[in-house]
Amino acid sequence: MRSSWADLAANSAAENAPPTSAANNANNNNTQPPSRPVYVPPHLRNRGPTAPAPASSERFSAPTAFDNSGSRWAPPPRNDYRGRGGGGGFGNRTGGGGGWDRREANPFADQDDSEEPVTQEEQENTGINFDAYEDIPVETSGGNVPPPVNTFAEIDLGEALNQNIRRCKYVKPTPVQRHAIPISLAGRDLMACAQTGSGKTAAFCFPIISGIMTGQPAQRPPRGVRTVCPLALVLSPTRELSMQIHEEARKFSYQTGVRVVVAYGGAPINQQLRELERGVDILVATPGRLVDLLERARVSLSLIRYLALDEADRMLDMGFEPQIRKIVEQMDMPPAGVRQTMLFSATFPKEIQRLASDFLSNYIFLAVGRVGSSTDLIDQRVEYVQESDKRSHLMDLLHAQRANGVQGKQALTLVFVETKKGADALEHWLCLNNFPATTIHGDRTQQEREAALRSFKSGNTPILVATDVAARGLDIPHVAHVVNFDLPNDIDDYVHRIGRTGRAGKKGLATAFFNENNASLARSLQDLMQEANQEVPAWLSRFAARSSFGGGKNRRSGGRFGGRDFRRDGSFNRGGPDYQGAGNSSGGYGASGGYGGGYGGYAGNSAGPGVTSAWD
DNA sequence: AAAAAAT
Repeated sequence: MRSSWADLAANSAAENAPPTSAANNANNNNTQPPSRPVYVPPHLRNRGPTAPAPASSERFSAPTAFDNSGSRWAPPPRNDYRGRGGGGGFGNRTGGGGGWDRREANPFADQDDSEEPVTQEEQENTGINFDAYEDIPVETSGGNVPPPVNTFAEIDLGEALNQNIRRCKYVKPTPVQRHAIPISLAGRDLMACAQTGSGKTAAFCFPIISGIMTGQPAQRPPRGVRTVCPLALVLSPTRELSMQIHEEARKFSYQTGVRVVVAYGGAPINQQLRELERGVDILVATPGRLVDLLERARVSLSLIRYLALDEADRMLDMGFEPQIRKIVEQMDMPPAGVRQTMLFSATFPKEIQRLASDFLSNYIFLAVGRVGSSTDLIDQRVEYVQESDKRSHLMDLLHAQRANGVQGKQALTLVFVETKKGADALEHWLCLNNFPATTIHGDRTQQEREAALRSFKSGNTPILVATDVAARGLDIPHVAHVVNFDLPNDIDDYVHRIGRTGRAGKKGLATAFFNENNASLARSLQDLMQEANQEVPAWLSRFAARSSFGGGKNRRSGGRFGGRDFRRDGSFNRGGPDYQGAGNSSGGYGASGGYGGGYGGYAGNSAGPGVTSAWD
C-alpha cells in the first residue's frame, strides 16, 4: 500500500532509512511520483491505488492557497468537517523538505494480522470486560455537553482510524470513551476523570488523530528552518508512560498519514531529532526533554491545536507545575481557547483542578466511574506488618502465590517501595532468595529501566520492584498482584499504584503493608476501601479514628478525589474560572444523581448509596 | 522526605 507520496519521501530521506523499514516497502507499487512535493492531506497519504479513495476526497483534490485570515494561529478544527465541503484548499507542507517521511513500520506486526471481525464474545475474552463497566456513575458539568455515543460507528472517525480500532480489537467504546470522544470532537476543552485502566489514552488520541486528518492543513515554517511544528502535544510524567502512549498512538494512527513522534530524556537526543525531522503531527513527550527541544528551537509549539496532559494532576503538582507552565504559557503555544486542551487522570484533587483551569477555556468536566479509581475489581487487602517483618512477609505472599498459582501461570507481581535504594536492596534480596526480580527507578539508566520493564512484561522476571516511577499509567498485562511494600504518603498515589492491576475489566489483587509509619494514610485508606466495598480491618479503623482529629492532608472530605467538578464548590467558585454551565450540569443526560440540584446544594452525605460517598 | 523530569 505504497503511494507516490511514499516514494517521494523515501527518496528524499533514504539515508535515514532504518533497516526494518525495508520489509514494509516490499509491496511498493511504482506509481509515478510527482515532480515536486505537493501537499497531501493526511487522510490521503499512504493510500495505495488499490484502496479506493472515499467519496469525500474530491474536496481535497484541487489545492488552493490556504488562507489563514491573517491570524497567527489557525483555529483548531471544530466539529464541522462533515459539513465543510470543499472549504479551504491545502497549502504545501514546505517545512521539512517537502513533506512527511511516509515510511511507517507496522505497529500491529506482532499480532496475527487476520482482518476478521472480532465478535463481542472474543473481545470480552481477550480484551476489555465490558460487564465490569455496566452501571457506573457518570458526571458531567459545563455548558452544552455533547451527548455520549454507544458505538464507534456513531462517530465519524474516518475509515483508516476505524480500521485501526478493529485491528486493536476494540468492539465498542469504554464509558470514558463514550463520553469524552464526542466532547473532544466537538472541539471542547475537557477535564476528564476516569478509573485506571479504563481506556483514557484512546479517548484523547482518537479525536486528535481524527481532527488532524480532517482539519485544515498547517502552515509550515519557512524553508531551511529546522524547527518542526507539531499540531498536537501529549505530555506525560514518566518516560515509560510516554513510550507507551507513543506505541498506542502509533497503532491508532497507522496508515492515517498522521505521524506520531516521542521525545523523552535519558535516551540519545539525536535519534529523536531525526524522527522529528521526518515530520511530526503528534508529539508525545516528557516535560524536561521537550523544554530542551524548545530551547534548541528544534520544536515550535506555534501550530499546536491539541494539548493533552495525561496524568494531569501529577503534571500540575509541585514537581512539574513550573515546567508545564513554561511549556504551555511561556513558549509559543496558542493560548487556551485557541488550542483545544484535554486533561485526563484517574485522580483530580480540587486544588489541582483550580490550577488546571488556567489551561482550559469553557471546559467540560467529566467523571466516569467510582472514586479516583478503585473498582471492586481490585481486591484490596491491608496487613499490619512491622518494618522489620516486611521482607519475610513478602516472602510468605510470594510463596503462597507460587503454590496457588494465583490467576494462572503468567501472574506478575509488582512491588512498590518508597525509595530507590530500597528498591535495589529488595530486588537484591529477592534474587538471593531465588525469586526472579528486577527493579525500575530513577537511579537506573534509561536502558536499564526499559530492559526491566520488558523483562517483567515478558514474565522473564515476574517480580518487579518499583518506585513511584511505575505508579501511573503503565499498562502491563497480567499484573495479578500489586504489593505496597511501603505505602505511599498520598492516597492518590495508592489509587494509581493499585491501578496497575485490575485493568480493562479484569480482576486484580492489591496487598498493602501497613504500620505506625502510615498512620496519616489510615483515614483516607479506610474511606477508599469502604467506597470500593472492601473489607476494612478493625485495627485499621482504629488507626483511622485515632488520626482523624486534626484532619490531615489525606482527608477525603472536601474532595481529594476526582469525581467532583471544583467549580461546583462554592469556596472555589469566587472570582473563579469561566464556569458558565453550573446550572445545567447534567446536560439532559447521564447520571446527575447525587446532586441536590445546583452546585451549592450538593447533598453529598445523604444522597443514594453507590454514588454519594464515591463522589465526595 | 521521596520521586519524577534535560545535559
